[in-house]
Amino acid sequence: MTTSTVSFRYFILGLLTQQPMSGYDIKRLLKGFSWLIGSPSFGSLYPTLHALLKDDLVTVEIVPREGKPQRKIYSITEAGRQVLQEWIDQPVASDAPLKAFVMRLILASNFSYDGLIAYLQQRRSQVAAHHATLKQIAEALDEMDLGQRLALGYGLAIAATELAWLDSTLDRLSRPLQQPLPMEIAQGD
Amino acid sequence: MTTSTVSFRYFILGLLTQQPMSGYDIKRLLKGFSWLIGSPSFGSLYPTLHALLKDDLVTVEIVPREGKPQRKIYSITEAGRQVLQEWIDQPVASDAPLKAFVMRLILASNFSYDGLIAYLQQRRSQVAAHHATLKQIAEALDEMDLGQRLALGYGLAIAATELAWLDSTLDRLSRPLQQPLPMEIAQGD
DNA sequence: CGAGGCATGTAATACGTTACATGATTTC
DNA sequence: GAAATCATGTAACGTATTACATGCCTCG
Repeated sequence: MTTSTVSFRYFILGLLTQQPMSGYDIKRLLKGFSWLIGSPSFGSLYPTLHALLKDDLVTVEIVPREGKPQRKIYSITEAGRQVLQEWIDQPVASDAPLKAFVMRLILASNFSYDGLIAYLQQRRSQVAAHHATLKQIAEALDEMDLGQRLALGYGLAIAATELAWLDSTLDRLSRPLQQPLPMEIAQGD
Repeated sequence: MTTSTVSFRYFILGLLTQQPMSGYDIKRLLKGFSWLIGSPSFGSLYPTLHALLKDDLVTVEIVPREGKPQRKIYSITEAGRQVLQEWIDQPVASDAPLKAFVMRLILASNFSYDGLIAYLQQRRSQVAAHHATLKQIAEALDEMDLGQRLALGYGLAIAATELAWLDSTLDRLSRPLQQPLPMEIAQGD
């Protein structure tokens, strides 16, 4: 079935594995990544949370605060974790947009070390294949207009960068002892 | 108003400025960029074409072919060009997803040389600002989980690449004589 | 002779945005 | 005292996906 875009529903659910959060917290967190994955509006964020609650994938705790608006802190349930795991395990379409990758990247690391490595390796082979395809298209160019050629060049640059990033990241993750970045992963799942 | 995502409607309309095409042609063309911008399904592509036709932004020519399915070739009208120009001229939100940039990149070059340069320069300043923001977030890290840190590193790598690409592209476009890539642009609009 | 590409389309449904509505607190 | 941030939510609308439906041709 190769899920990919399947919306913010599971992504939001996945963010709650890190820590319980309110809708507002989620929005703020996602703002930093809006460039890559976009950030849902409150008009879709809150209803999504309500739907997850109705399906018993999350629970709420209402926190009233003096002099400040109340907050509704959502936590993922066991059922939620199971559903999420099933979603994570589904293969990603090879031509899925970049945003699908970043979304899963953020989630995958919260599940298992092996899963993360496997995911990055899978992505590496997909991007490598994609890069090769773009190169092929670029070679058979001509009769292509400027816009397409520019976009093609851009795509190649991005793909090359992603390959380099994947290699260095996989390298850093596989020997986590001397490097500063990966810490909590050293303890595994 | 800062349009950005505003859908495939204008993007498809813009593709027709390159040359008249059928829905199937558009889909095939977009497949190569699906990684970056996604590709609309036929279920939205054909209705979009019908809507553009109804609004007199495009015209159709039905081309029957012996032994093969007929084709419906769409061409943009003068009204279509005007509407498109208005859309192109609208500013893009600074946190608009990457896909919005690539879409406009493909279109912008079909309009005017100056417009393209201006667009790339505007993008450059936006990405530079974004890159700075990410760096700031990265500095104030800790308490950030692995997934977010990875995504942040990835975002920084992509942003840096895009900056480099924008610089070299702007450089190549501003002196188009000795380089092979930009040819038809030398004649300007 | 079946799979996949060519080529078009419709209907049901899911997903998401914009605009609206409320209300207190902090910052300029 | 106006604007931005915090914090939640609903309703109307637009946009896209999936699944369905059709039919011929080509390649293995």
